[in-house]
Amino acid sequence: MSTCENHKISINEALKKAEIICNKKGVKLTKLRQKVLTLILKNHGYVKAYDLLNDLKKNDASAKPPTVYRSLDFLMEHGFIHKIQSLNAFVGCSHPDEHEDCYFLICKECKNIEECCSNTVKKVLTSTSGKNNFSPNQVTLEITGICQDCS
Amino acid sequence: MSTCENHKISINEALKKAEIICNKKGVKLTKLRQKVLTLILKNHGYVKAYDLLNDLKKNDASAKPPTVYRSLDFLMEHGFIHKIQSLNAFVGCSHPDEHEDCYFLICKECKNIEECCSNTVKKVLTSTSGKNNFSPNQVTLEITGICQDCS
DNA sequence: GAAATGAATGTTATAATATTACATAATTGT
DNA sequence: ACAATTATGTAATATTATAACATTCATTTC
Repeated sequence: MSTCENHKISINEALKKAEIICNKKGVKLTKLRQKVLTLILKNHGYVKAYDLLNDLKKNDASAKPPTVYRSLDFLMEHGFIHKIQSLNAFVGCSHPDEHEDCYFLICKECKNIEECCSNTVKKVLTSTSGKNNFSPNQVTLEITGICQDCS
Repeated sequence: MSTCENHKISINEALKKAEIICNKKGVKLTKLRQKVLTLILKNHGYVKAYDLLNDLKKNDASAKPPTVYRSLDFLMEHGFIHKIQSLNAFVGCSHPDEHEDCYFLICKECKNIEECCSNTVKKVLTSTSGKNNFSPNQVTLEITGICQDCS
């Protein structure tokens, strides 16, 4: 995370990926949605809805809460971003094409959020909730702590 | 959950437990905090802060948001209740004396929330985040789905 | 190409969730 | 009794999110 070069590339890649996925699904990644996604990806950590709104307003004074929340809904629905429930914030998804039950490592120092996937975690969760005869549908797993760089 | 008899008893037990824990810790379970805890425990599912506020207002018209949020903070701090991040809601804790990393099974049908603890889950989470050299501090694990009774 | 349709966005208003800051009261320790 | 601490009262406001309706834009159908 020392340089932004890689990050910039990955934004473009992420946008391209999103475009392709949208085409496949027959939905539209409009200018607005692209803009919101870009703003989220630009941030290394997480983004709050009203910060996005303020960013949008810089280019379009008419932006209002529904402007941003609708885009967020769309981007979440198609897996391009995730909502961090414990922060009321949003992060870009690092792998929107295969978003299974992921979890998040949230560093309270640098505010960076790492998205992780683990079959082990997934298996344990399904088996444990299975024991309770519970049919899981959606998993929110957010781990707050200190990341490697900050420790 | 068909009868409330057990539930009533467990409210009293929970209050007693809380009282004992507070005494041990040298903190006070005031009338207000008791009241809030009771209101939360009375509900089989989860409770929203402003519903609590409305309940409080029935007995004390002067109740205001800080009235309830302060009590919620206290009750959370000492493990008598938990916040469900994905719902912005609160549930009573079934075992405040040994509240380790627990997780929640949230039924979207009956709105009931079961609090579970599992060493397996805990171990997996610490080991997985350990692999990322991440020092976990607080875990939010909420699983939404359909419970046994509703399936 | 014009009309019809549905999707996306604009706009206004407001709901729902939560905190800050300062004042007062109650409790505890000395 | 006094000071110090803790808890509560009170007013104002910040933050997060949605509902409802109008308008615009893109796509399909004729």
